[in-house]
Amino acid sequence: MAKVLVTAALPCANEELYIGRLRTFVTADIFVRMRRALGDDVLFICGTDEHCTSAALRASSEGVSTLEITTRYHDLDKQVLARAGINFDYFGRTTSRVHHETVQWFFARLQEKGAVESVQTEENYCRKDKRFLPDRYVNGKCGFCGYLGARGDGCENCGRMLDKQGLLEPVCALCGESTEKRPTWHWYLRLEDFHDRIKERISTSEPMLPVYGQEFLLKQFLSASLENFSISRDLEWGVPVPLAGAEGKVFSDWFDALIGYVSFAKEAVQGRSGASWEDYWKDPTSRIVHFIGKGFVYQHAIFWPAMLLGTELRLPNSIVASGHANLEGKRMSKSSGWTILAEDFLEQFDPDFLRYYLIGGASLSGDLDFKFKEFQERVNADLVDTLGSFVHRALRFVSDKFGGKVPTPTEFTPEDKEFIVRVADVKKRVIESIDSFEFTSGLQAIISLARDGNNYLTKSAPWNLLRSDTKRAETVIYVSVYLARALEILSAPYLPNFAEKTSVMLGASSQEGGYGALERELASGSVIGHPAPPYQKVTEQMISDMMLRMSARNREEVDISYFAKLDIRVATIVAAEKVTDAKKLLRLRVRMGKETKTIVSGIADQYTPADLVGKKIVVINNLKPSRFAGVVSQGMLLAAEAGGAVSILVPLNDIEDGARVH
RNA sequence: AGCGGGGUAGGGGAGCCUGGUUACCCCGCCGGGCUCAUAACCCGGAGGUCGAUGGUUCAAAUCCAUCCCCCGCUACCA
Repeated sequence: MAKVLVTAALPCANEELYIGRLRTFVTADIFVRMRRALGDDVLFICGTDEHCTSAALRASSEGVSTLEITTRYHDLDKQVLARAGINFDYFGRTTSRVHHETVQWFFARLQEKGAVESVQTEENYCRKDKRFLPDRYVNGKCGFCGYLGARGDGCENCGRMLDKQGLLEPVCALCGESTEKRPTWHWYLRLEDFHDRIKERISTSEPMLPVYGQEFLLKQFLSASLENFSISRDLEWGVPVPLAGAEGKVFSDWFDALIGYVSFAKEAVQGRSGASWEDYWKDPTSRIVHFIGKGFVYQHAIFWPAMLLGTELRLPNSIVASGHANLEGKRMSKSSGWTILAEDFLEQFDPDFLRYYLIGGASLSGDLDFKFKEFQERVNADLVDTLGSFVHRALRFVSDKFGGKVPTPTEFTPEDKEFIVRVADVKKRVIESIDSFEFTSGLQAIISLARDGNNYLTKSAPWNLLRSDTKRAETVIYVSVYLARALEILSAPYLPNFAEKTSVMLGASSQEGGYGALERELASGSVIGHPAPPYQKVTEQMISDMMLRMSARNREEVDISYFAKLDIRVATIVAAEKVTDAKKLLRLRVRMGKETKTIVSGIADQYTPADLVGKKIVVINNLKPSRFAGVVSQGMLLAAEAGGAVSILVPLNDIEDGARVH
């Protein structure tokens, strides 16, 4: 059985995961699930990088210990990833003892081999806080674009990396005092010593980076000489440099976090009999696959292999880099609030929906542009109306017309038999697609198969056959259930939630897992579970709820001109009625002076029409019109909400309709 | 600037490496069908000078050259 180690890039334990970041985890998870279905012995590991300076900074600004911060985010990230269906064997922490020891072991090995050296440097120092200020501990002005909020490691405004020369007017991030340069010394990894070996390895071996390719690495990184890389910092928080005279120095979290791939493997196999981390990191027959975001290509393709060569561990076979995600055409950015937290998203939508959208859209290497409208359309059309609908149609028929028992087929037509071939074909496509880290075509082939299933059902019309040719009807439904089971098995890596639900509906007959079940005959007479649609549609209401969650997270400061864009007015409700076919929606007619408008509001569970008619309320007048359950809303009333309780805002004194609020 | 990726019907994608019958798929639009199914499902139709120009070839979205436009990366943005 092939041993495979799969890793996903370690999230830094200081902030919530957003949906774009999940691309890396979702692709890794799909790969893992598929290889397991083929029978591989896969170890899938990840964990939080807890030594990042941003976590330590947040801790000092919140006045708590750094471990408290990283514990909080470790737990949160772990929970969010589980909710997204990411099936890690082990999700560790770089603050663990095993990890610290492993990092120190790496350093000792590198030192033994002469791969590291200490170098005199000058670093920013804060006289007031009596400390050095590495990376994000220093703020200043970006030397490229002049942005004032630049940090020691880069400028968020223009996206450029900054070094000591690139950051102007540096100040301490803790106290705001200006800094001075002080001499110190640091350990550097002698990257240049590994140049030839890395280059040779990349030129001759299978491509490590399937997305960008060998050419990219060779030209982009290896055509010029490599600069040595500093691996220590003057900080309290981190893995200590285990040498006399190196007190107060820790390893850079870049150095430390990469080693998590080794230490988490150690921790993951602890207590497993006959398993060792060396099975993965020393055995040349095993396979190592790293899934990363495209920002970390250099670290994984150059820096990490140098560290592995220096310690005589094996190099990874593949590094899979996924593109970033934009939101409605604009780069997601946490500081401006233009981002969707995975936590919020998964509370609102089925995890399969996110997985589907993240994979099915753009190619993996390209950036994905998340668009709500597109998300809604694609998920509804492909997952709900095609895939979910077919399975539901087939099983519902069994339940309603055959007493919940899979009927016995009599004679298969050539068309029936063709489905067997189609299934084998789709299986091949899925495996090839995932194995080549392309992902999309396999998923499309599955949806396509479901589409053919719908076509088959419609054309065969078993509901008519029931009256004319029962035997044929039984065969058609048998074939349809066979297809439903095939869809369950084939989609499992991509859409685990769908597969799980379908499996239960099928009576969990295919529980044994793996692709072997496709080969087995579907048992006639087996009893299926209660059929229900596997997915609920994405509605307008869900989308606007999601947007509200987003804005509720947004703590961005705005100036008065931003506020002035909103035309907020007092209005009188002149009519109110429930919107048919919608549980929560009320259609209101509101009068603002001369003008009367229709507003749809999701408050029907809190207020009846009679509560509202004649009341004065506050309305955003210049909101873009939006359609809810078929009714166009031309504005939005203001209401407060807390833990499910809702209260509409009203003017305290009587004031005329159309009065401007500011 | 260098290096990568891309520009294909209203929108989103595939095809290009290994040139060749009416350029494929999804959404949207128009028309029809069905009623098992979450107003779902199925069929048909309209819509494209395949970024521009030039070249190679019997034949180019596909190969070559030049140009225009977009996007990303550029080394410690964990």
